[in-house]
Amino acid sequence: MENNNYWEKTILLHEDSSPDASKNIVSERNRRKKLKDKLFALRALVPKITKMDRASIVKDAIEYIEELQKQDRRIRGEILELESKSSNKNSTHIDLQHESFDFAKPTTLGYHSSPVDVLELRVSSMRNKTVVVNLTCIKRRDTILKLCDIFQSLNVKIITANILTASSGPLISTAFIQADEEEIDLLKLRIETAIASLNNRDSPMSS
Amino acid sequence: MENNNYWEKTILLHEDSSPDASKNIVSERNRRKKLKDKLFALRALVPKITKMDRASIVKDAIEYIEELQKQDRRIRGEILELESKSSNKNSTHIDLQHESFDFAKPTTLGYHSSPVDVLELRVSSMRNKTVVVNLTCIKRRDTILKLCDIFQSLNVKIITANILTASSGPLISTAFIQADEEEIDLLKLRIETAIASLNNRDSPMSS
DNA sequence: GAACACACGTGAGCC
DNA sequence: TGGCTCACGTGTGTT
Repeated sequence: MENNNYWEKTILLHEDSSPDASKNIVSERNRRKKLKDKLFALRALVPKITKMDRASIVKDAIEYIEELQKQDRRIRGEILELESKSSNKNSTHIDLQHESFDFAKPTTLGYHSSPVDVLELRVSSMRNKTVVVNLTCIKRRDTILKLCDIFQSLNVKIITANILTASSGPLISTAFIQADEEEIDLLKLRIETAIASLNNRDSPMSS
Repeated sequence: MENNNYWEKTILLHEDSSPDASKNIVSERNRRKKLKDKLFALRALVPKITKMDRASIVKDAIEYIEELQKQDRRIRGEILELESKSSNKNSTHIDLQHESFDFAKPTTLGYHSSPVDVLELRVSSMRNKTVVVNLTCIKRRDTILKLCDIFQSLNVKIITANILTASSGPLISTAFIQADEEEIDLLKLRIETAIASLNNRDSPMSS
């Protein structure tokens, strides 16, 4: 190994006591402190902190940024979709909140700490190959986004859908889906499984 | 200074040639590489890159996270504000007893007169070029269809709109329209005239 | 050539 | 004890 040469060189450099060596030392110190402070400030911004490591700090920041970007894209996509739909035929589509059909038995599922807690799920059929889905769930953070995901994952033709909520109350979603009357039971089952799988996937560990 | 002592110590430690020194060296190398890769991955996530410095990478990431958080809070605030404004009465719109509404009713109307009596018309502006129209009127036959026609005749970009009603109560419509703040007076006037003209056309009260 | 940024090997401290 | 994280001073390369 060349360790011997290395050490000889360092000793020599130290022996001649170059005048700018101290400048270099303090400059390097400032640089290190600067990076350290930046990493500290970065850690303060990230809510999820696993470890205090420098590498872990950057790792958590990466995951946090990815999460924020994903949410941002979802919201922007939603807005774009809404705008394109509203200007699709320059005509107004008005979501009517009227259910004028027989009530199916309400179904309750998934009331653990997991995100989407369904209070009531009603799937009923209308004439004209239209099925109405009434979904009432507890309003939590990101519940709206998850509902959008669930509806999207159903791969059905959604005529119109909306999500209403009061300042302090549940979240009520009504969707008009183009489907035959015979499919309502299957559709209800698919919605239930979609919500359950989303809950299981999102919160694998919840104390 | 104690530099002399320091160097003496380092020289001695190097002279004894500890056996686990190589392990330590390669371990430290891996650790540095790990942090370096993390910083590289972090830089790949941040769109705004000023410099390639390690400190600058973290600095840009901090600013980017702050920007994302600010946008996120703004959007969440808008949603909350929107919800609070749309449900300012905060009364229970859950126990709505929805009367039957015939979706298959022909859209051609005007065969008999049932004027739209407006109880309240509120046009208020929100941020982001959004105007909220709150319309409360007496529930009569065909009133919902007429409201649809009225909104359609406005030729404005409707983000979303809905019409609520209780079994015994007025008919409440809330529409989010994309418009500038300066247009709210004009918009309100146009709504009023549209309703008035529709009433005059449907029920020509030949006085 | 001075300023800067980085990687290196190493000692100290902490589980 | 051994594994780890960090700060340190230093050599080297780039601007």
